[in-house]
Amino acid sequence: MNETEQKIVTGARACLLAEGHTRTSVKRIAEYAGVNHGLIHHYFGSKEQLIIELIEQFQCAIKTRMPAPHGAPDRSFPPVWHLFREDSNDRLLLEFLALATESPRIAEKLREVVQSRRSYLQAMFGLTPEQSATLASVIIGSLIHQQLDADFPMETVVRQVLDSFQPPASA
Amino acid sequence: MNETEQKIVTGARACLLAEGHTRTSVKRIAEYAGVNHGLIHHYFGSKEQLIIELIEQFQCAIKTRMPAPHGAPDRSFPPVWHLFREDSNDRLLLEFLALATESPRIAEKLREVVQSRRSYLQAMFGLTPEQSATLASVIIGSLIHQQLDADFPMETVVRQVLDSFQPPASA
Amino acid sequence: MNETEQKIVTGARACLLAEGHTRTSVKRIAEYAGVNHGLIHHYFGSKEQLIIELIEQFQCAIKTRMPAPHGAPDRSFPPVWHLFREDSNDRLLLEFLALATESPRIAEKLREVVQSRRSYLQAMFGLTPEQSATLASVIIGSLIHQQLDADFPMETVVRQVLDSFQPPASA
Amino acid sequence: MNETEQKIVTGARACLLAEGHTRTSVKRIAEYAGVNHGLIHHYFGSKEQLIIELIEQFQCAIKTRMPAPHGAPDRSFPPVWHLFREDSNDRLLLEFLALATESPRIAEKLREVVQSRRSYLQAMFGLTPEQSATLASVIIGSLIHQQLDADFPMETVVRQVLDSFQPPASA
DNA sequence: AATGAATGAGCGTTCATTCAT
DNA sequence: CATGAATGAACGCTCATTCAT
Repeated sequence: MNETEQKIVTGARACLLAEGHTRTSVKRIAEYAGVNHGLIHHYFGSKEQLIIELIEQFQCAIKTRMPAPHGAPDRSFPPVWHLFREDSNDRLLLEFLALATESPRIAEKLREVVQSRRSYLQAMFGLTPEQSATLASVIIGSLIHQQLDADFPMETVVRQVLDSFQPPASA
Repeated sequence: MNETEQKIVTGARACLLAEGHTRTSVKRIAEYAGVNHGLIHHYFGSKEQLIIELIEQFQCAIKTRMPAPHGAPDRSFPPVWHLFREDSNDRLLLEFLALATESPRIAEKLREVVQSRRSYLQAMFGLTPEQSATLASVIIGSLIHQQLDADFPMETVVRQVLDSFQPPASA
Repeated sequence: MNETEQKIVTGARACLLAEGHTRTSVKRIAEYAGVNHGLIHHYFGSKEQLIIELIEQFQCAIKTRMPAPHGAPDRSFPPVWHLFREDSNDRLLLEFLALATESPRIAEKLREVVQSRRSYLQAMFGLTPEQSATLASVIIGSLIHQQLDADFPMETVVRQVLDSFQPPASA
Repeated sequence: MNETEQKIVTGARACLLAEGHTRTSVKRIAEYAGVNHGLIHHYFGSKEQLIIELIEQFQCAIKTRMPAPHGAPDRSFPPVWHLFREDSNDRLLLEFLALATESPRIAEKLREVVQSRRSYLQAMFGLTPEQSATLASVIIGSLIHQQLDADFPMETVVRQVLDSFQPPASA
């Protein structure tokens, strides 16, 4: 991915966050990216494909910055939770969700992302598959509640679920 | 609400489910409803107001069919859970969420819906406010996961959270 | 013209003044008139015909309230000028002008109005046909200037023209 | 302004004259201009802005062709008067006036035009500000009368007002 | 590689008018 | 008389996409 392509993906991210999915047009993305709008189709073929690339990077960015699971899992404090919220990643995920309902390919890409997150949570905290599914659910669910209602106690909710899990086998 | 108005609201629901929010235009809703598109503005004034009416009905439908809380709360089986999924209500909620990002009025209406659901869960299962927030989060979160991944163990996840709560005070 | 018809014409006038010609729809006129919109077509057949009736009344209203020419014409003070401005008649005339460009029948009706005004001015002030044409022109022209520029010296302009005319023959 | 932009402005002018302001839609302007309707928004952003550009050209066209004031003002013959009528400029002004009632920005642009005309008349004929206001009024007023009534003695009226002014100081 | 002109479908909305009741 | 449901054309505008340069 050359410099221009990267500028476009970054512009798409910025536009999505600043304008929302309904106002994220190809031309507007090009403005945020500082490139000519024609280049978006030149490099990505379609707006849909650009979004898919953006989701790909979204997933990589989280993977890269996540602490690798090591030693005894620490459930007392959820650094992962903050990771998910870093850099407006939570807002972005909600926009992806909105875009996914209009494109099966985006939906599929997003499915990969959430599955990957579950796997990561599972390894990170030494959880069963069901526990990681529960944790992933509560994270997304509380994000949505918080989006609608700024007073929603996101952190309390996530901690509550984390605390409910049995101590890890390695303890 | 007369017959035509109801046809329009029902058409909007059908269109949203069949086409997704981006392809749900006023003209397309009219087709699904089997009415002239002008009637939508005649009766509802705007597409936004129609969606708000639809959300209103969405909320009422759930309320009506929910079992009233009674006696000792039964946490062993969550019939409420199935209610949320009935009639594609889960899919619909996702579309509402997508629509809410472009309309503060829709967002506000949706906020009322999720708050009302939390209150209901709280009364139904004899939960603390934090517990009902957690339960509501896990319900929405797992709905979304299941939307993206048909194999997602929704029911297990919700039971897991319900079981984690302390026995109700009345026990 | 029965009571309902009169309410409609009065409503059309009020709507035109309050909303301007572009926002003066049949439904809106009906609201201002406090009648059902269907009655407008029932009584007048079309919006165009209603406007024509309104212009008719506009003309009559001015005629009725104008002082009859009598004795020696008084050019020292232009009561007529104020008459033209009374009850927002000037604003109304401008709206008629805008409507006239889309309907030959309205244009024709308006032509009658301005000709009638010229005749009246001629008799009132003892002017020649050319002088009354000049006076009528300066009145409309300064109305338009004042519409665009609130500081325009309407009254000065009209007095200037009146004063320029030779003393009346009867003096 | 490239060729296409000029075609659009010219098309807008032609459409306004041929169809009147109510039938001058963006799509119809595009037909008169022989271009795709999307280009109008591509180049001008909005119909309103296009009209403002048209008024700008309207003003420039008159300025360019007007004789520069020079030497002793000649009030015996008003060539300026003919300029105002050239190329249907009088009809156009009326349409602008109608458009101005729905757009403050168009109204403001039109105000500039009429003020500029007054300044020009003042310099051209060596008039006082009040005299130029009077002359400008009578010009617009008689244009409107002539628009409604083809027999209206426009030229006589304008000459009458010009002749009424005191001889210029330089005489 | 990069530009921006051009296209045509579609959007939410307004409207004059018709007509069954 | 009076009502308001119903219709269909038109409105200004946005958009993803194509393509000649």
